[in-house]
Amino acid sequence: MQPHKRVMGSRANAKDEAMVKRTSFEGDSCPVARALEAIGDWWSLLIIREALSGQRRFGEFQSKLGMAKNILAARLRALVDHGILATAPASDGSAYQEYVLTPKGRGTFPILVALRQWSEEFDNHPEEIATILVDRKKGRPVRKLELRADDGRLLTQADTTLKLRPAPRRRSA
Amino acid sequence: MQPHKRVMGSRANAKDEAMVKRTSFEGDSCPVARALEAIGDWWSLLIIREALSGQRRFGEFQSKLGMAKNILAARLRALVDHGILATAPASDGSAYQEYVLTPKGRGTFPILVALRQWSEEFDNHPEEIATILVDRKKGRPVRKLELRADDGRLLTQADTTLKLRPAPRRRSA
DNA sequence: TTGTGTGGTTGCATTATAAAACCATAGGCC
DNA sequence: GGCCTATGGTTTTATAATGCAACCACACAA
Repeated sequence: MQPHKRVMGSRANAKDEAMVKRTSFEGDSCPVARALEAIGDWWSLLIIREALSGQRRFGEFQSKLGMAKNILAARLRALVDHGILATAPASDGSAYQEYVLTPKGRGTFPILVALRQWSEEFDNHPEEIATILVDRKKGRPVRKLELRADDGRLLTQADTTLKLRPAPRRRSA
Repeated sequence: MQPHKRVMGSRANAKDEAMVKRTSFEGDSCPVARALEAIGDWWSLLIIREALSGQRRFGEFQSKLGMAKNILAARLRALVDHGILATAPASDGSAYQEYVLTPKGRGTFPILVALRQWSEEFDNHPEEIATILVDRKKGRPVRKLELRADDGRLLTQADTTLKLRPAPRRRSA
């Protein structure tokens, strides 16, 4: 008989609501956390990346990314729920469905660019990176993303601060 | 005698090398995947975010983020291994250690800005976002991140393409 | 009607994450 | 020094997520 050292919940019978659950950032007030809630897992951004490069079919994502079909299905569902992808009834005639990016989905483009440029600049083996993002018209590499002030000055992290958002000021109703 | 808790490996005899493991993007040639390999999990970017806003101590991260100490420890170790954080021997006199951002760590700033701006633009409840990123000098909100061509033209996703990186052209030895 | 490809779901093993208990030092206090 | 507490973790245990393979449903073709 072990000294069952741990009383645990002691909630021997009740509802058993000690759910551990992978903490959600849904109600968090930090916009970074809120973004990660939607696309902060291992696969979502890669799916979006494929979608941005033109893939739309389940099988296309699956073969390009080499991921398990069940997680792909789960991720696609989550992305649709988050309004990042939408299901379109067809496109090539066949009665299958497709997954296309919504404006919200296409809006992730700067995130992907930022990730790419971070790898290009700091990766330990940048020579293993196969692709370059180029301006379509000239074919030349793009510049680094620029953060500018209202008046156009180029900003670094040190030039910025976080400020509390002013209260929404509700009308007295 | 404990019921030897878990068969675990059970590597009874043969190969048993069917390890499932959470697929790694380490060797992937896509820079986005390579970035996600380092900071693509649930907590790393939030830890980096706290570090960028000045936190350095284990307890500070733990209390600000409200995460379990064991995962915080694991994440900090991983971030140090990836060269994003470094441990500094002290700073306030006490013999404890601190975690400070390396240049590679500070280089993630555009990623965080991109995530923030994506939330600001597309979140379903943007009124719940508490903070605004402002220019420190003027106190006014910053502009959206800008992607520009070599010659300064502002680019959208549709104006860009991926090109294969030219071979490194090794000298004949 | 059988076959095949696409687009999934289900079952099971393994891994990661979470929460809480535990532990090892460091520093302060007497 | 001996005791206390705070800090900074590690260990233990439980639950959720992931990965793989097998299975299944339907569309379409022969």
